[in-house]
Amino acid sequence: MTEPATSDEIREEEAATKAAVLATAERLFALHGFGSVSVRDITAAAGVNLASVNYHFGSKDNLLFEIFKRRTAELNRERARMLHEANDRHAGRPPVREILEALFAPPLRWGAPENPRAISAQFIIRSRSEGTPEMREAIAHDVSHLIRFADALTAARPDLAPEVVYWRLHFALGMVHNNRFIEFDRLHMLSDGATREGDVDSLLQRMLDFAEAGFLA
Amino acid sequence: MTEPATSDEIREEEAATKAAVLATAERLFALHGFGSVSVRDITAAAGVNLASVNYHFGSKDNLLFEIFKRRTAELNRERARMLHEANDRHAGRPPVREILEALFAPPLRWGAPENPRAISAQFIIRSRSEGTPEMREAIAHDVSHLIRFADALTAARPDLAPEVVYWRLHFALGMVHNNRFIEFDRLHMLSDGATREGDVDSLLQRMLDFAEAGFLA
DNA sequence: GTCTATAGATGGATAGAC
DNA sequence: GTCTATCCATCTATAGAC
Repeated sequence: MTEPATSDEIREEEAATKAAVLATAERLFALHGFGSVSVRDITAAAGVNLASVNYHFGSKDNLLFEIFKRRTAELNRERARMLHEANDRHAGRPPVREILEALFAPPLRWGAPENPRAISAQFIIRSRSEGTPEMREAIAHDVSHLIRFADALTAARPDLAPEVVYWRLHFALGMVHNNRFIEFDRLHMLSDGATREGDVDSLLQRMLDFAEAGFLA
Repeated sequence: MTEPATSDEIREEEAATKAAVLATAERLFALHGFGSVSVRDITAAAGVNLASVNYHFGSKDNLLFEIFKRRTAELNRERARMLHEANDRHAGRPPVREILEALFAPPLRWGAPENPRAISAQFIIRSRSEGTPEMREAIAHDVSHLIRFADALTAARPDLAPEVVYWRLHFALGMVHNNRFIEFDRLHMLSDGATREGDVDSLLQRMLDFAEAGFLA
């Protein structure tokens, strides 16, 4: 690029560099894992300077954490919005299935192959196991977005002991976290292709059938 | 150590070194992750020579794969034995709950805090997300141990379409794979301690309640 | 702000003496 | 077989010129 003349152009170029790093890093991390992708890989693929990661983000770990915070915030906003809509539809007492749908649908729709968000979905899933200590701390301790779901489920099943609801929410989340490429590959290998549909909505319904029944047990 | 005199003593010492490396590597990998643990960390903690890993296993990745093969083989043997016993109890047509118990119980019991196998359980769980390409290939393609479970479940629910059974098996496995320290921590944080029981058998029953209902939907 | 060059640290693997 | 010393690749982070 040629040298920018005005300060507005500098700001634009700076923002463009930062955005390119963010997008490229997210993609490479999602595809190849955090440990396997170096700062050099990112800057080379993004066509920016090697030093720009440290300049804009301080460190590789900070860059990771930055992407993580953005994506989880977006995902949890979508979930909260869907839960809110379910509340509106049912005078503040939605049934189990609609609560679970608000929990399942956003990450599932993100993960759909044709969705550009699929990269972000894989990034978030990887964060759960490959994240930096800072990210793991955030995952383990920041449960604010889950409180509303736990409360809604408790209200929908007042006959269940609270800890039963918490455990079942944990099981339901396990179902979501298992939606990784490698697990799908294994499932398709096991079923000899019978599970190769790729239709996100029918997968969502299958998951809801299973989890809703689990909650009504 | 003093120099061994006879060839028997050499064999013993060699076996002892190899075993020490295996045990120490498994423990460190399980606790800190594959990428964070170096060959130097392992040999230092095991009190053996730096070169012994390459001498006995060829490479770090090979050492990882060796541990992985041993542990998954052991785990799947336990699962197969429990499924076999369930078959015997029910003339070859065990109910869903007992099939799922054979799938859930071994990894759950391994993971119990007081069980020395807890290290191995964490190692296996880490393998699913942090493994080498070789390990991922094995996980995705070696489904032989799951075929019997899929067949048993299909026989127990002949009214369900086969692909439905496969998907639900996938969901049930997701529940198992979610049993990681970080997820438990998060659950305990969310429930404000209400889920802190540590009783493996009651957790097993909770999981079976949920998954059995999911299969009967 | 960008970029080159390089510091500084770490890790996997191996040669060669014993 | 064991062990020390070392090679060599790789990575993050930064100093300093522009």
